[in-house]
Amino acid sequence: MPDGSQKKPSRIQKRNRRVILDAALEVFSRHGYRGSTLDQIATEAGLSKPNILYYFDGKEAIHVELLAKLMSEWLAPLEEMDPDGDPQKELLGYITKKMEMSRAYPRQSRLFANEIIQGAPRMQPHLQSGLKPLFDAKCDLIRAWMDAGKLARMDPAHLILSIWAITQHYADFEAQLQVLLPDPQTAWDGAESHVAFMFRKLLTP
Amino acid sequence: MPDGSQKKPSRIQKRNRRVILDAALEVFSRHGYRGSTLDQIATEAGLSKPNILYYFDGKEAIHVELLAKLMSEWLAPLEEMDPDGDPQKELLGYITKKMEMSRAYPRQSRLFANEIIQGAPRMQPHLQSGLKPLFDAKCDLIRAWMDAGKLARMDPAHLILSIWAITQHYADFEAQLQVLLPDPQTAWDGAESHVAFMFRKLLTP
DNA sequence: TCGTGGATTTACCAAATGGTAAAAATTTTA
DNA sequence: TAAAATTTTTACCATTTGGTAAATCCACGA
Repeated sequence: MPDGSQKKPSRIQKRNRRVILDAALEVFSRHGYRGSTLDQIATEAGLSKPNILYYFDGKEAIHVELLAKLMSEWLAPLEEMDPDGDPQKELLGYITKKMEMSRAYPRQSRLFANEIIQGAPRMQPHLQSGLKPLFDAKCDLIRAWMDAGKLARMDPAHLILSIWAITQHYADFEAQLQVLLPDPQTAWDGAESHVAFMFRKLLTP
Repeated sequence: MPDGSQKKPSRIQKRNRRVILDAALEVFSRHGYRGSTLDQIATEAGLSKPNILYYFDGKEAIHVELLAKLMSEWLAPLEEMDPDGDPQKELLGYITKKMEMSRAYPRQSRLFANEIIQGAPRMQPHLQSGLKPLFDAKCDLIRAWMDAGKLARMDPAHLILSIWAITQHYADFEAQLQVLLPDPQTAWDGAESHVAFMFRKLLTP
């Protein structure tokens, strides 16, 4: 009997929870929390609404679980930035990785954007406890690199925000991109090389 | 009898339509189209729901009117970029203007973001007819400036997209910003000077 | 000041929404 | 294979939602 069950999940449970979360990601990432309905999620998942509520405590529980998963997955590349590596290489590697993630997982990106635009009502604690310390640490690291003359001097916080802004934008504003640059393949390739060029020039002392 | 009335609007009509649009902007910009309700808008406006439907044909009509207004207001600064001016000055002026707008009118920015993230269901025609031609024209202008050696060479389309990405980000992700950079005043000042620095360095040949 | 048309409220609807209880079906286990 | 446990469906329910009809209120010009 799932919901908030402690026992190890059965085969069916694992499959259906995955199917539901995937459907919910699709729906929530498009319409935000309030704009999404359990019926939409149920249809997308190919299950009945009560069946979905058999696996999750409710609409909010699904959303919370998606956000928790999101945080850990999207913070990883930032964590991996190595203090002992070459500063330019580390930062550009991080930027490239983020662009690839935006390209590969635009739904996660939109889910996050929706939550933040809404005022982060269900995520603020996660931001405080998860994102903030890591952000501060990486700001310190970047500042140290700048002090060592390895990077052009600038505000590390706003540097990181710029990176997030641009990578996030290419995922979230896909609909606009498709109007302005009709060929998706060319657009993404152009985006990746432009972003690499841009930050290389910016970071070079 | 308003709704789609042709007659010149009375004093009361003008005031109430303005009040309703302002309330709707507040609500739509937070929750997106589907996540917003007429009751929320009515409460925010200090009017009854039927009274709101006395002034507008329905929920969608309000949203459409907001989007139309948005387009003309936010495209203006791009239009004003002068082909005969100094390229660096024109572009940096545009960037500064966009940052100021993000700071002053974050609700419009979020309204737009919500619509695009959702797939631009009500705005795609506007993008095609309004944004696309202007975007292409300005790409040509920037390319000409680059050909003349006045700006560093890069893909003009992605340059413009970078500008939009960053200015948009500071407006839409305010909730995240407040966690990472607790003092709003310092954050915004830092943002504006960082963005100016960043693009000056990028654009200098 | 009084009538008239514009503005507002009251009282509703039908459909959609998040959620529940219990029966039915199916899978697992003994 | 039969009992036990899990999974799914059926049938609901209360609330919310976008919207309407008609009654009422009120501002303003004759």
